[in-house]
Amino acid sequence: MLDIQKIRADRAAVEAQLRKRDSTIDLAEITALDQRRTALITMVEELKSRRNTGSQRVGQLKKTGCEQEANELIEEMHGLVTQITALDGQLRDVNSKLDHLLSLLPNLPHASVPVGKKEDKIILRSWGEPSPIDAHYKNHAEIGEELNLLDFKRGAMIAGTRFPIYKGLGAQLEMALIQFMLSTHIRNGYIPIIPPLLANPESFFVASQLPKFADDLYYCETDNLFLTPTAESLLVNLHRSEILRGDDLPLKYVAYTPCFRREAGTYGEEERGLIRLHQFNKVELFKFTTPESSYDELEHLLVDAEMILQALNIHYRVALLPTTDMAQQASKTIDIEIFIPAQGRYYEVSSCSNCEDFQARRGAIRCRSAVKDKPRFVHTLNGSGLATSRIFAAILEYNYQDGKIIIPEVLRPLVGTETIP
RNA sequence: GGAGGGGUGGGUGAGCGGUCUAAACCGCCAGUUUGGAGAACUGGUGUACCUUUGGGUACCGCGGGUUCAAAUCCCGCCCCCUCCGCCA
Repeated sequence: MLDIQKIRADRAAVEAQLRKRDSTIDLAEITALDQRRTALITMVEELKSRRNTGSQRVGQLKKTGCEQEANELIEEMHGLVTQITALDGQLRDVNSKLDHLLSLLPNLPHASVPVGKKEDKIILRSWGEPSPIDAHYKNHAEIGEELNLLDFKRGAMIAGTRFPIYKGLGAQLEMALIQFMLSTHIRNGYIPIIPPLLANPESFFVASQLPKFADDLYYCETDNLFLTPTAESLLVNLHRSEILRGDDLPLKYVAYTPCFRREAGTYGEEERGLIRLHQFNKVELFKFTTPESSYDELEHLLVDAEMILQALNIHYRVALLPTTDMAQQASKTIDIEIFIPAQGRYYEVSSCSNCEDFQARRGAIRCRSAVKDKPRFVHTLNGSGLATSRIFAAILEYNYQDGKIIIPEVLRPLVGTETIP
């Protein structure tokens, strides 16, 4: 949610910033509603002030036994009350329209974010050796089925397409990845959290998944709960409506959760196997920070995520996303991508974002450095650390030799074997 | 799911239709005092919005309603506690 005061103060500047993300954005209606809102508040509060004074008079009169005068005053005040009721109704309408329109706007992009479309992203750096392009890599889905690590057919039977089953050493490898990531992040000072996997609409509103992106979510109508598409949506609500102590910041959390995404729409052949799923596993990093430190913390978050891939010895590159490719709540997003050889392209395994005060404003998450300071909105940051399924795929495709998979060294104690089979 | 009890400011907790500003205690902040600290004493101590200084409005779990007037009465919902039922 943007600060309405900011729009009020310099509408043209805000509009120009937002149009870098979506050229159709127009703040005219919001500005008009905001002015109407202020006018209504001024009027209705004046009337309420008079009503309150009158009500007190009535009380005094009744106490002193002036029944007659009291009744006359009550009679007089009926008109006032009618006006208040009418204006309150209008105010409510204006407020809900204004809130709705505001809730659809994206965050202001950070100055360092390139303006443009998907393909305008900037590759900041890469790590490790890119795979030789001419090599004949077997697709991870084939390898997984051949070695009895993955079962797509039975997954489809039980739930549907894009719900794979991990089996035997496949399940162990997946669990080892999760375990390795969790323990690494915990060692780096992140507090582990096991959150609910379903959450109410308010929570997804704070995350800014709702109202705009409801179609991506699985929904349990009977209970009015949504399945989480990412732990970000859950963790951001951890301190909803709180005023945090400045000394406690940054607060760093890590959570492993399955993630559920409807992925409505069709996807190409190249996204077979584990690349795009309705349910996948992800270790998520989340931070609550002061406004001053959030961009430094974003860099640290990114490094924390990168360390995992370095430990697994997987080549990756880091990309700064352009304005039109970021999630609504993000001010700046940096992706980590790994190369999937059989598909011949890079895929995102982590998306690290600074949402500044966008989510904090929605969730009234504030901080106060000193007792006398006014509360300020915190900045929230999130990043995968990391999503496992594409890494699982990469491990299979890179490390498959002579019918065997060589397990990365750091995972061996957790999987309990050096090779599969 | 059923029955009963309850949700009040940072904490404990009073108030249950009308002394504007929610009592009291604890905590916290400032001052006095002290060599310094503690204790004691004095004063202060929520958030948001509107506003021309001054001030005003709203908020006692959330949302409606009744009334000139609601923390207080009525309706719906959420959450917590106790018991019963079901269940890993």
